[in-house]
Amino acid sequence: MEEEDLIDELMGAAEKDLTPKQAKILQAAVEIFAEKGYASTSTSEIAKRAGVAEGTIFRHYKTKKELLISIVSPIMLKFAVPFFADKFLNDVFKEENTENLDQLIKKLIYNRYYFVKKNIPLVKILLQEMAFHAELQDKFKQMFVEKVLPRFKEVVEKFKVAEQIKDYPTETIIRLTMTTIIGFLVTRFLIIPDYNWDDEQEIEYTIEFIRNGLKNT
Amino acid sequence: MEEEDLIDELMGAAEKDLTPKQAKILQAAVEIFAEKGYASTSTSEIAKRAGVAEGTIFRHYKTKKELLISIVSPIMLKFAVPFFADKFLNDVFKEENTENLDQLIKKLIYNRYYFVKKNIPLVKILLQEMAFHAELQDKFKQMFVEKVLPRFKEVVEKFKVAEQIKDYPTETIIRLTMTTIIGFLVTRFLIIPDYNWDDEQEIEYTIEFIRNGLKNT
DNA sequence: AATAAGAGTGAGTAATCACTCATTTTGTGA
DNA sequence: TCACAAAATGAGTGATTACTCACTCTTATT
Repeated sequence: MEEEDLIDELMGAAEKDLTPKQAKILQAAVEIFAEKGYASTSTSEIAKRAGVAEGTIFRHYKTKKELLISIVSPIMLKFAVPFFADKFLNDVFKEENTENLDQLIKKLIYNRYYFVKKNIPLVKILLQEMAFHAELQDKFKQMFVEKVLPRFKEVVEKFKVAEQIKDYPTETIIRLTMTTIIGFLVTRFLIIPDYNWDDEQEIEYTIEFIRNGLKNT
Repeated sequence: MEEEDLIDELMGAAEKDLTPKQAKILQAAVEIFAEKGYASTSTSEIAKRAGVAEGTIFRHYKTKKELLISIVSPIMLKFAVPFFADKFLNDVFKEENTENLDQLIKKLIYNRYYFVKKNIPLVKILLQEMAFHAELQDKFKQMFVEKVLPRFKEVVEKFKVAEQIKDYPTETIIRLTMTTIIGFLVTRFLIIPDYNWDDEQEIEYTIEFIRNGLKNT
């Protein structure tokens, strides 16, 4: 519950002073983009669902693409935040504590679990549209390489030195860990969200799977 | 090398008697769909790249969507095939051999590795468009539940009974295994294809990760 | 109450969309 | 060589697209 809701934040008149109509536009755009994709969403449809004239959209956003970017960009920042803002994670990084690998993975999973759970439509848009918009790819790559990867490498190497995990290449360990976590979240929230999930149990299994998969023997 | 190239097969005048122009259309459509997505691809652009009049497309495919389906459908079949056609996999299923878990995973990974490697554009289209076309989702779900899942369950339970792997729920084991393999392939071929991959080595690590992650202790 | 500025409007625009169809071209068997 | 059917054509269709702009409305300050 530490993270705020992105949609709220995206529209909150507190941060940037959005007019009520502008907020409605963002809300409608997020909904429809997630439903049918950016390319097959028309500005007239967004206007209709937002209860706004079509011209109002273009008063606030020069192009349809600018509207997309203004929706997707904040997500990417939020995606990076926990890696340099979360208290616990920073503790693990800073302290010479190499005992709580389980705790770290657990924290990481739950962290991302709540993030995705609260922002399913936005995550959906991010995943879908990254494939086709080079600018989004570049933005994401830059953020990942600068903010996320270095921190990740730090921890992994610490645990490697402490001989808690296997001596795989650091990149490989990161890849295996991330795909397992992301794989769970994508399966849980995007592919089979209607399955009767026992989330706590499933996360427990996933943590064990990662820990044993990487455990030094 | 046991699998044929899907694009070739899709267009091969051998199987279905496609006109040369029709083959060109399919080829062009696959290229552009993969590049910019189905929704932002115009039939005029397909016709232009195929060196064909726009009307020719609609002689062979009633609608643009029918063209998409005729491209995506064969892939889904091919995706299911190895689970009931591959010799080795069937051997593992039938024999009372519960020793070669490693071999099974290895076979599975390499199998899917070559499949994706040969059909990157098609896989890209499949992943991208499934999100927005319910018919494709249904087709895929049906195929998966009927052809893939039962076989998968068989093996997992066999290995569980033989106490080779942990007593997690069968669905959980399948999920963890598949997301790890798919995660590798997506990372390898779609997200960071330009990375200097040592495929054999990386696959070796991935196999170990899965085996240790599931190993009964 | 007057004024100014930004917010909101919606009819209008040229471009592009998927798709049609009357006509021409091509390949094939007699 | 002819005839015929299938293949291919491309100008033409109405609908829809993202976006513009001259105008009106709202709100806050004086």
